[in-house]
Amino acid sequence: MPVQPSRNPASSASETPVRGQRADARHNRARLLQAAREAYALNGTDVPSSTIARRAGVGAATLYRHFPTRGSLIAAAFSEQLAECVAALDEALRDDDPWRGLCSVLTKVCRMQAEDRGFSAAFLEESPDDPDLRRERARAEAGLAQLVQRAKKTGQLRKDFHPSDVTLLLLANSGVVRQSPEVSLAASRRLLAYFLQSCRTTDGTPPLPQPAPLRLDDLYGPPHRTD
Amino acid sequence: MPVQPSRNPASSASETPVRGQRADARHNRARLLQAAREAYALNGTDVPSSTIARRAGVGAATLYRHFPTRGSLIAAAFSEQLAECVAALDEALRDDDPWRGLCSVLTKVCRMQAEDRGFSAAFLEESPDDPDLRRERARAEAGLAQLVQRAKKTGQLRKDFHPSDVTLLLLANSGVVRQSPEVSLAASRRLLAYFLQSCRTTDGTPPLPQPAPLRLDDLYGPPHRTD
DNA sequence: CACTAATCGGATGACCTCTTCCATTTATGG
DNA sequence: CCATAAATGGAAGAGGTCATCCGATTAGTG
Repeated sequence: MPVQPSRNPASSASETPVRGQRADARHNRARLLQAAREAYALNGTDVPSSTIARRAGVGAATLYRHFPTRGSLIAAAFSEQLAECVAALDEALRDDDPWRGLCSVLTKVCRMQAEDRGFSAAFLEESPDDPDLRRERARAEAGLAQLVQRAKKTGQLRKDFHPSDVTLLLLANSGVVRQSPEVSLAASRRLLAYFLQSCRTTDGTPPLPQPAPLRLDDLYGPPHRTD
Repeated sequence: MPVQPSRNPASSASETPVRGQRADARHNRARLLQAAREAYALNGTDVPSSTIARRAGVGAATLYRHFPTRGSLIAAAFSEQLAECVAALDEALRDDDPWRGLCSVLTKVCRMQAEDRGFSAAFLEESPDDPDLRRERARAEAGLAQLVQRAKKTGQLRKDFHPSDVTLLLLANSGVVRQSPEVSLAASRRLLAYFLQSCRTTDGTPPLPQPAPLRLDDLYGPPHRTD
């Protein structure tokens, strides 16, 4: 009898963690994911698949059998980090102090973007139509809206803050992730500090311009292209 | 006798505006530049050269004779906009109110990035070693430093503002330029408003974290790549 | 130990973009 | 209107990535 399917409840469509595979297949899969994460972290996700395979010490066919498309490899490589983000949001929602929760989740995600260039890229590239991801995004959006509303209610967050401003911050933060991790980290921290300082309630600050109509979905690829 | 060389003083190395070319060559050059600007504005600079040529109604060879490399086309297409930026800085330096000058130059450049996705990309991609551009960048850096110092002196700009924070803003702003021009513009405006609000002098604001060691040169490509 | 089916890896094909080549066309001056 | 050199456009070469195929190998089982 093969290994029991292990009832993994968090098994997303993009990740097919372990099944009744042969031991070497499982092993190679893990090596591929690790090689992908390492390569992506340095220079973003535009790394040739052949490079990933070579670094993992396997052939191209092995890579494509485990991850049929380039996108599925990227999704699998960063599913842990995505889960971390979701967890950070859940934790923030459990915090008694909504402002502290908001700060901590934004700090966490910004740091993750700055430390891992691939994560930042994956965050922006990932397939907009994966149903699992769509659901997660919708949940995150709802959670953020709730957090924002609570922080306004306690008077710590300015009243004209809009949930889309979180998306705005994440997009802006992705822009500063272009140098070495050290520089990116310093830049990201400083950007976040500027941002949070403006979001915090202050008296007599002039009103902000209209919120940009950004949804979390807008993080994903430019739906633009009018040619 | 051929047309006099016209003593164009602002003739950068990257632009070879007009010389004793044949009339049709001049014409095609102009069509190419216009096609490039239009294509780049929509979706950034990663547009196949063949597309530019087709839209300009010329063959590939014509494109490559006028602009030997992909980069030279990009540089030529955006040299006007770069000059606009320099002019905006000069004007800001002439303003009696340094804070107003700083705001106006930042507003202008952010708007240009938001309105033209290609400009934003070109701003970040452009060859880091073109001597003309290096000189311009050095000059811009000096001008900005002066403007920043003056605005601090009048007490309008917070004392721990660092000139590299301008680079930080431009990088962050480039991150929000991913949607249609309308959305980008709204997002960019809002980001700038948040940023300026934090930069403005306020009492009792906690100090910012260390400035990121960003130079204007860092706008150009990731010098990272450790593989 | 031997058998079988899953797995592997390098070669290969399809595709795309950048750039060059060359026979043909066209502008320009006399 | 003609001669000539400049300019043109499409075809073709070079290089690189994605994805697939297939003979060889190896893990797992009795």
